Amino acid sequence: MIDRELVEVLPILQGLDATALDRLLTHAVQRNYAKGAAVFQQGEDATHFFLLLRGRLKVLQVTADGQQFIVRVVNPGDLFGVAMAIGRTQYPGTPVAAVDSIALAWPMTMMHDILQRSPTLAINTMQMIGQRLDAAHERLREMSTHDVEGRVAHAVIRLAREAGVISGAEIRIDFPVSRQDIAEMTGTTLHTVSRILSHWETKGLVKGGRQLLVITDLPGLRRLAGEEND
Amino acid sequence: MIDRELVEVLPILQGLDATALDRLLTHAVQRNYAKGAAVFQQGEDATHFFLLLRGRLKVLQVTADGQQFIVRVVNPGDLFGVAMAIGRTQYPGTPVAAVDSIALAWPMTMMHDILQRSPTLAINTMQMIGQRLDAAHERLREMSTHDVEGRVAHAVIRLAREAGVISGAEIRIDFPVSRQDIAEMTGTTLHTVSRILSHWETKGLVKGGRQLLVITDLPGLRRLAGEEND
DNA sequence: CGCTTGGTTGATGTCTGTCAATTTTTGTGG
DNA sequence: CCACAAAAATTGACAGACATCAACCAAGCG
Repeated sequence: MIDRELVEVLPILQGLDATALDRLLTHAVQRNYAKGAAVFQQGEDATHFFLLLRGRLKVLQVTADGQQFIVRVVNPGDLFGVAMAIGRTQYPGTPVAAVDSIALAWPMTMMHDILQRSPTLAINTMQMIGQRLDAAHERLREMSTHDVEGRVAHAVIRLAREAGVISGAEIRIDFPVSRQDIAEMTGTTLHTVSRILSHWETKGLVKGGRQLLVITDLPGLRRLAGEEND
Repeated sequence: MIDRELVEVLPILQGLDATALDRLLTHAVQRNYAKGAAVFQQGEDATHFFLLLRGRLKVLQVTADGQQFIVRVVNPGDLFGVAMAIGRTQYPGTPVAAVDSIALAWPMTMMHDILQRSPTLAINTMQMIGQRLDAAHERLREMSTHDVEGRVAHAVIRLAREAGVISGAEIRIDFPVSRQDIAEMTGTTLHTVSRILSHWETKGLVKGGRQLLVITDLPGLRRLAGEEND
């Protein structure tokens, strides 16, 4: 059975009445994904949409010539695989479990009905997509105007905000992140990322390790990213 | 009075019944924008949302340190300024008329009601935002994996698709596009764009001119962009 | 305890941003 | 209608950031 308390607090489902929530949950199927497993493959027919309950996913896209890049990180509470919401019948990317993960799945055929019946849910979903659009534009602006170091700084700050666990003065990224991963988020190579992080470590901004990233001076990073706010 | 025939064919309004369309149109105000005029300013409170009827807009964003970049081009039939759809109260960018343009405007307060009352319209709007998200991801992937020449090729191909007028074997971009504009779409400088276009001209791929761009060999460009499809 | 995966660091080449000078086009006011 | 100014584009020289190539080290894991 699905943990109702866990689900009903999610922002995406706010404004939904009890019966509608019940109907939604009775149709959900819970699925587990071991670290490294793909929930579905880019290009597959979009048969289901998902809600991440626990864990962390990296959404990858592969270009025609085989290059890979990371579209975004899926955090607990996030919807993913909502191909219909962008008017597609195939999944645009491949979500891979960065740690053991648990998700709820619904048949995509339900999505249209759900949205038709609940304008509130439709608006929530729209705004969620809109926020992703905003984030994508922010990244585009960065890639247009900042050098690699600035982009890596932004990527690390984003990771800290989305998946950071505070312990004392430090913030640890809560899932395994390799240099390669950061490179694929910022459009550079793992070599350059490694050099930058090494340099930062000598300046006391971050601490590194194998698939480990700890921020020790967030304000310093922000200054380096070129934006005092954020 | 607003030209009803012009509006009712728009994809974004499909599935809307006649009375709903009427109610919508009675609340719309038509506005004209001379070439170079801004419809609104980035950061302003989002009081209205818009539908472009005629003309062409460039949506600009300015970074904290004053650098500019072009988020997208608004074509006739496109909604813009739908800040509410992304859960914002301020406009994220500045739309500037590239040519004399005409738009319909509605008060933003109407948006929530409209979407609440018409699930179809809510879904349409959601899918429109979703398509923009898809396009943004495509651009991100490009900026991560392609060199400048490839990105410029993609940008030109997109312009041809969105705003291209076919005359014989040639495709002319239907509004003034400067080298600077293309640079701001692809995250490079006008100098590099100029060099690339000059080079392409010698290869017979495009023809240039002051704020003018004509594609003479689209298949050749596609090959150069690295994707046979698209 | 070896193998695999991830990380570090150096050497080198090149793409492309920066600086600079010049030309071409357009628009405007006398 | 011409002259002049402003805007856009072109092209060259140069430097620097970063990708590529390469070698080596560290840490999990079976």
